[in-house]
Amino acid sequence: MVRPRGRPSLGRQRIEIRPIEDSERRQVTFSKRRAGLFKKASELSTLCGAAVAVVAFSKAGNAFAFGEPSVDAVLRRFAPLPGVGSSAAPDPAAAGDPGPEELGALRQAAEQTKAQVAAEQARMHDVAEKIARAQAGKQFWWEADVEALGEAELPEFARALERLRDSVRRHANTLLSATPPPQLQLPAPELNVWDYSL
Amino acid sequence: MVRPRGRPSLGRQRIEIRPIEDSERRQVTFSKRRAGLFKKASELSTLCGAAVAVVAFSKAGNAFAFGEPSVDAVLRRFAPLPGVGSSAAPDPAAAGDPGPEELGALRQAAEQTKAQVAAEQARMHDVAEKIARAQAGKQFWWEADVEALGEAELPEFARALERLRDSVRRHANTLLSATPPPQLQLPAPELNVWDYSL
DNA sequence: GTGTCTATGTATAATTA
DNA sequence: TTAATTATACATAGACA
Repeated sequence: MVRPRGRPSLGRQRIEIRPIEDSERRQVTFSKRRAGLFKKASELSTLCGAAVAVVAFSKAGNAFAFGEPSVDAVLRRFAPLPGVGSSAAPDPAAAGDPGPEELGALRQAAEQTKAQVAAEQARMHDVAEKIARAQAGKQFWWEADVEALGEAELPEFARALERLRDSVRRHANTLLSATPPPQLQLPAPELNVWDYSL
Repeated sequence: MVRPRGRPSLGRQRIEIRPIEDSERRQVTFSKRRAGLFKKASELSTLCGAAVAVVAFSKAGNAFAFGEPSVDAVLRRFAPLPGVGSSAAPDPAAAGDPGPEELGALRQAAEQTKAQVAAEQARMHDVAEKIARAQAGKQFWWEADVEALGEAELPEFARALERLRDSVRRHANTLLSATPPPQLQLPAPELNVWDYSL
């Protein structure tokens, strides 16, 4: 069929939510949608009196942020938590896929972790029921009501958590190796919207 | 059945972007728009390969967060910026000696703790599904297959464990010693999950 | 990289189950 | 209270400047 001439545009077309290959189209989409996202965040804040922060890094590594009342104000509420917002930590995030040569070590580490978890599980078995009861009604285990636990199971619970945490940390250490170079420009604070891109 | 003629609804109505007074309507709006915001953030990330983090505190103080690949991963990249993270808060009283305002400070610390706990839960929500998947079929959370967790959620998993452990310890201390609560000691990040130089 | 335009896909305000 | 419905307001893909 021949489209009648005179139609200036097909209008908005439906697209699938999947990685856009074409870098030009991706860049335009990022720009538009980032603006839309910030607007939504702003409206949410205004309408509901909420404190909202949005941080976005484009694939090229340029950073953009929006915050109400300010990015810092919101992020600082997160910052006191261990490891977040600390400028001392390296940036292991966004690491690519592990190389094939790393798979061996990775698998081994995973095995070890698995064994540790299994051992942990065995140790935990006798307090399982009580802990499960403390967790009753909660959707996720970390919402468990610690106060419902008696003094008998608490120490073991704490020790178990510590061991598991260490296991996880070791596993994480093994998984992460490469450290991609972060690239950031300095702020040009106009409003609450910051653009750290070139 | 036959739908009685007449419009069942007026459909979406236009609203001004200004603070919603009615708390009920505000809560509903916050809920819906937060979901929409997170979805938009997710789509931006997927479409454009961008790293995105969104943090929102409702007026009531409840915290919600979304992050791809994870909230922490994104915020850590943002941390090196001046004023965000670490101790960038204005602290003029640090040099002087604390007076009776200590009470106020304590109260504030308690507030902060509350916010931190809320924030922690919010952050865990966005990895909840992944962890739940790793836990699939297992009766208890500590049976989770750590191997199945990716690098993005491992740190959060580890930190959740750490937090829970600390909670347990505090509670244990309270239980075991009938003495008045020790100082509200907030951060004690002895070991940092993000320290991969182990 | 941003702004404009059109036509259309999507988010959501109000309502109801 | 969390979920559907409906009709409409708004966001945005594509093309161009």
